[in-house]
Amino acid sequence: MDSSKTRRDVRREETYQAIKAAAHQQMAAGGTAAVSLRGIAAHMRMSAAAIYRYFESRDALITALILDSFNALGDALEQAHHTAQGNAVQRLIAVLETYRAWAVAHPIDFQLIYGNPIPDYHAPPELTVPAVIRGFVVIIGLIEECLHSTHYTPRAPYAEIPPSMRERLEARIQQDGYTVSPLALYLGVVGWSQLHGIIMLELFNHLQPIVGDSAQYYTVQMHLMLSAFGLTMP
Amino acid sequence: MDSSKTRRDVRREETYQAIKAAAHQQMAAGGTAAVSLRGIAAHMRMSAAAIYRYFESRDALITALILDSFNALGDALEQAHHTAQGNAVQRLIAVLETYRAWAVAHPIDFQLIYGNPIPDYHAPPELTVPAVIRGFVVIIGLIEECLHSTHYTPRAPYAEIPPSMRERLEARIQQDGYTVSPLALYLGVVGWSQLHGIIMLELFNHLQPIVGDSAQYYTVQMHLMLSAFGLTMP
DNA sequence: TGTACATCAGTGAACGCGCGTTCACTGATGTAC
DNA sequence: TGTACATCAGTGAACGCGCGTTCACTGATGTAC
Repeated sequence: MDSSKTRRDVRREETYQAIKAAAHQQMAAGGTAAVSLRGIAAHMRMSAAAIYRYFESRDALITALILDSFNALGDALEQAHHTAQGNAVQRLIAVLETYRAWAVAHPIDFQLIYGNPIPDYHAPPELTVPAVIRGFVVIIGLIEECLHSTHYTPRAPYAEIPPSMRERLEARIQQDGYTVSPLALYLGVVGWSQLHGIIMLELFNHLQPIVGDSAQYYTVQMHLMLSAFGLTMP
Repeated sequence: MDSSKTRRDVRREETYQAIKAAAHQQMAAGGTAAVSLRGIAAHMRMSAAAIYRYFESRDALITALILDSFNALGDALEQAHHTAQGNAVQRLIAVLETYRAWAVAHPIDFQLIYGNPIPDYHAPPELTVPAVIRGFVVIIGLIEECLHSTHYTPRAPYAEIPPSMRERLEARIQQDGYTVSPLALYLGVVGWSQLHGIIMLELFNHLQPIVGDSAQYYTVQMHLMLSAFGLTMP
């Protein structure tokens, strides 16, 4: 009944984390596809077989890394949400800045979430599909808040949802049990897809040759987008 | 002095293309990282060593595939440009639709251009950097044309370049010798990064669960964007 | 047109390598009395 | 606190595999006279 950890438990947890850290390091060096159990084992000065005490297989390791990434992004956004000061729009801006900052600071994790799938690895879909949503929920929640604030004045063409999409979005909200309006979800998707493009191009260095300071470019475009949505900038 | 091809030359060219096709097939099956000379050889019922008659190394093969992808995208955009009917705005729309259509029809090629780098492969940078630009030039050329047409009425906030970016863009134009105005380049980058996000999310199936028909979503968002730029829709 | 020679596409074996995974094992840590 | 036993982290060898690349070779195709 004692919840105290034995030395063994502590060490086990340490090793478990160390394996993931080593795997992450491999990815940082050679891309998300470059995970190898033998490589990790060598780096940790243990036998490759030992890793099977911690992960059932290479796939299980990768799944754990992907889930960690999802959670880290979710955590970062939620923390930004709670830390942010000011009115709803200012807080939304803070969270969206965090989104990019996190992607740039953790390119490997961002790729695990949004990049090419890893060859020969197939994620259990029941785990990752809801995980994509988690960070997203923070953002659309904040957008919803903005829409109810005094800083929102509906502005064409983003004052309403394109008719072709309305039904689908409403269904999605019902199905997933979001507590947001369809318009907030719509603006969330629009914003997400716009900003995603900037981040992806930045991550692979396609944007910098043209715009130079991509952080600034992101900030400027984000502000333009939000004011197009009808949100008054502070 | 005869420019006629011998049987040997013809067969060589066929085999050269067949190797690339087989490599492409491998990528389609297992992602861009899944190219293996032995695998290709097996698929072609030849020995792995024979491939070295055609490519100096695995890296050289991949470089050829990447260049092919760049050229294919460039060709597709240029052909769309020449085929398109109507005024400048209509033609720009046609080209931008082609951009997405090509990406969706050739996801592997699109990933070779814009996706994760391939592990252990390093592209010779002098080849790929200008190649990214080629397709882009078609688009900014058309935007320039739009700006000079009667279908353009400057519209805030896209009527002018954010001051922080102006200098950089002008330098870029000078340096690369583009024959477009800084504003066209700016709108090109903005449009590119926005649409890129949609395409990337669609390619990895992140968008469809929310918006359903992603082709339609793309079309709608593209039209909204262009009219925000001040271009009159037909 | 026929012959001698040069070219070169393709072969098959070999190299050294790293991979994921399994298995019977050892020895340190933890538990029950 | 001390002892007997159970747990389990980690080992080391082995499995069968596929990889990129090299090398000396064969034999078909092309060229020059």
